[in-house]
Amino acid sequence: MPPRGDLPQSLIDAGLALLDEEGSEALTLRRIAARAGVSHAAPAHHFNGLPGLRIAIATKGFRSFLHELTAARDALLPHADPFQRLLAVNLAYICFARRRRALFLLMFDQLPAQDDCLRRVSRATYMVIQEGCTPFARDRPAAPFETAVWALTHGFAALNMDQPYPSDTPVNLSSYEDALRLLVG
Amino acid sequence: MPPRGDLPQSLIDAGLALLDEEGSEALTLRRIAARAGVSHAAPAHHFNGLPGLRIAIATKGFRSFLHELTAARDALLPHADPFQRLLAVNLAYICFARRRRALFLLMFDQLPAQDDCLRRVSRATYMVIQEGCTPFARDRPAAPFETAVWALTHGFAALNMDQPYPSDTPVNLSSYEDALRLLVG
DNA sequence: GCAATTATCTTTACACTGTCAAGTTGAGTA
DNA sequence: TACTCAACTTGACAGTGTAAAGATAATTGC
Repeated sequence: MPPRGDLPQSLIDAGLALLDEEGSEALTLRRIAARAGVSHAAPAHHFNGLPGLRIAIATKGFRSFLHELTAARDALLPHADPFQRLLAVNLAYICFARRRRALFLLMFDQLPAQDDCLRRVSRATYMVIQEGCTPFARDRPAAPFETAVWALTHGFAALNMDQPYPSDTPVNLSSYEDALRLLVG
Repeated sequence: MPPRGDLPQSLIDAGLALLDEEGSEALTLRRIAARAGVSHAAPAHHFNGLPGLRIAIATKGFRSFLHELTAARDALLPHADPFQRLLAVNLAYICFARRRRALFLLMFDQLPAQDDCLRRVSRATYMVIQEGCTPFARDRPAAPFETAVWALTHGFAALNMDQPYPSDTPVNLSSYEDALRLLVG
């Protein structure tokens, strides 16, 4: 039973759980409310309907995403190889997409939404990737290079999602490593 | 009024039109049926419910997609630069995603579906990209390289979709060209 | 040619969805 | 004590997908 006094958080957590356990089909306002132990109309007093709740769930999802990326980066020694550092962050990106498929899709579906919290945390997430790219921006302009690394990573994340998780035959992420190595030069 | 005798095609076309005109929210079984001029229960006799109709729409979407990729490739002279050929195909990929956002998302959402037609046409689409990659597979193994090119392109396509189309400030696709050039070496 | 069958589509009904309006409850306040 | 107000419930409504049953026309079997 969720603690009284923080229904918004309980609703967001219920949505995240439904998303992880049953997929995006189950992300229904009424099911979220039922899981949080309140009536189906209760969410309306804290969020702007289902769209607002979806944005809030995506925002918390991005917070977890950001946390996992930084954790993967910080798990390395402070003076680790810059390539290993960038690779660690991006593999965390790809693994997150595989492990939490429905949430990942929701996050990037809600990304264009005009919401300050969502924009801030998604921007912070991008800066982690950006930061990992800086050691490789030599004479070339930084932004297009960062975009290329992000696109490569996001493409791997999006296209690998077709395979079930956990897969008996683990995805061949060495091909991602090879591609990233080509990109950084 | 759609021609009598080919309701399945009419339903698929109605779905594609709804998708292009009003987005994925409008892709409702009842709205599709209404647009095709039949009752809301008519589609059930030709498709396996809304899921089946979505698969059929995605399949026809992939056919258009495939057609645009091959058209972009064949618009070049027969002995054009292999890089220009690969670039033309992949730019068509990215432009399709921008021009038909909702359909593109539906297509890759339905990609894991177990449907022979869908699998065949999506496989044919991938082979166009694959074919464009072969001139650059020198000593390295082909499959990981093709995957990398596909991921880079798909990532650009997916992440550029946030911008409205047509945009007053056209997307900077020269950064994609630069990234692709790095990848092919 | 005629009856039986089958495919196609409509009508009806049901459970479920999001949203809105009105009502209930309970804590804080003048 | 009476008022206020936020949090939440209840009930209603239009819309959704699906399934069952009925109508209708084309096809088939003889």
